[in-house]
Amino acid sequence: MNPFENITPKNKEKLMRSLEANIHVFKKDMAILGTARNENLLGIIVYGHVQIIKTDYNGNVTIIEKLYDNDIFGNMISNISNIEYQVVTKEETKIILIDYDRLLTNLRQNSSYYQFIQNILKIISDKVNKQNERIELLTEKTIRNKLLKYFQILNPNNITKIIYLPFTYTELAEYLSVDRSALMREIKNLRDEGIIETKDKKIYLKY
Amino acid sequence: MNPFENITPKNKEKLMRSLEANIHVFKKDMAILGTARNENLLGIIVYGHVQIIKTDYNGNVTIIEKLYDNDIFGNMISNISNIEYQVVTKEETKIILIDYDRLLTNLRQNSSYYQFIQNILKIISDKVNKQNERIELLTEKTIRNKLLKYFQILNPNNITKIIYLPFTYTELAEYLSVDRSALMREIKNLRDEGIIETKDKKIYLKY
DNA sequence: TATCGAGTGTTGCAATTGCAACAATTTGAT
DNA sequence: ATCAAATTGTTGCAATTGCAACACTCGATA
Repeated sequence: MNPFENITPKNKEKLMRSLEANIHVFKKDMAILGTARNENLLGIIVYGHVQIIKTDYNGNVTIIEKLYDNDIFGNMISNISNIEYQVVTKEETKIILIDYDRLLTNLRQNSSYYQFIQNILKIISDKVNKQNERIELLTEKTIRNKLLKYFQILNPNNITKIIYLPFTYTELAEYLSVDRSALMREIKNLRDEGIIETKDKKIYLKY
Repeated sequence: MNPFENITPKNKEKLMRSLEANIHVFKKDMAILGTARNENLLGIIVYGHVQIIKTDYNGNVTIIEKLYDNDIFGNMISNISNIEYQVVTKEETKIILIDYDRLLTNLRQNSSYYQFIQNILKIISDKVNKQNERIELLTEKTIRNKLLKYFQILNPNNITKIIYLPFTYTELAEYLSVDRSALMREIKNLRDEGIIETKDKKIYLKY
């Protein structure tokens, strides 16, 4: 969802000015939020791709999140409460940076202001939902159960019998945190047992 | 964190009146948000214990979240975007219910209003962080790695060598989504290899 | 058109895990 | 102080999974 949903371009300009937003285009492999850590910033990705990464004291790097167009991040909003976290661009990325305190104590509100706050809240709550979904999958104990639950999530009320994977199988394995070859094997098992049929990224549920 | 942090009791009263908040005490095993689904509600738990559960079309029940004092939930805020979700009290629970649209279009703001919105945002972003933490653990492939990462999270910069488990081992196994006996076995292995020592819920890191 | 990289598909094997079952210990309520 | 319930601790065994290695397909691009 676009953080400026239901806000006209003109009002968006006005809003950005009143919030003293900074707009930057970062080249690939730049660290953002690296310096001004005492500021609380809200970042909005206009276009591009950034990763939130974490480096522990041993130097091991973990990718916490991958963010794309319209995603938001920031000390208060997402996962950068901590100095160990870094925000790094993985391609040219345009970012809007807003001082968080200013956002919440903006005195000269116009109607766009409420819409904006509402949008931000909506985006974060969507994120919570997405995360809950993934946790649901990750807590399943077998690859088979992960897959079946994943199909269920893509097809909540068992309405259609066809599922279009929004991932490559490689990405799906990463998302479910299982070995890719083990994932392929389990898909094969489901196919052999007549539980599903597959054609490229289409999956036909036979149950 | 308390959603009314930095708001005086008096201002809290005023705020609640201006937001037309409903305050209820629910008995154990009551379903909240079960009826008025077209309303977007924000719920704040004053005291008690509720679970967000999901029932699929087969009747299987999954516990999505367990919420306690000061936790918030709601259609927009957390995970109840969907009819399949239910909010059920597991003991006597006092809840504040606020109409979400009213919250975001509150025209007669006082200073508490901003503080309140800010607190809500803070609480949700803390939730996002907590979830990211758990996802980090769940994506580890072995029980050993889950444990070591968990110790790292409890002891971010390897400052102290003593960790106090905030869980029982049974709860920890559930949190990491592994079999309890397998967890105990792995802790024993770590102990046998001299990597940790344990005494009740204290764990001494020997590395 | 040739080549490269990414993704798909498959398999053997060893390691890890879940499950079941049980005993021992601790905790909390009366 | 006593009893029931919850938690901890342990083990054998079977099932599942990760890992490594390899072949194959497809699309982009030099």
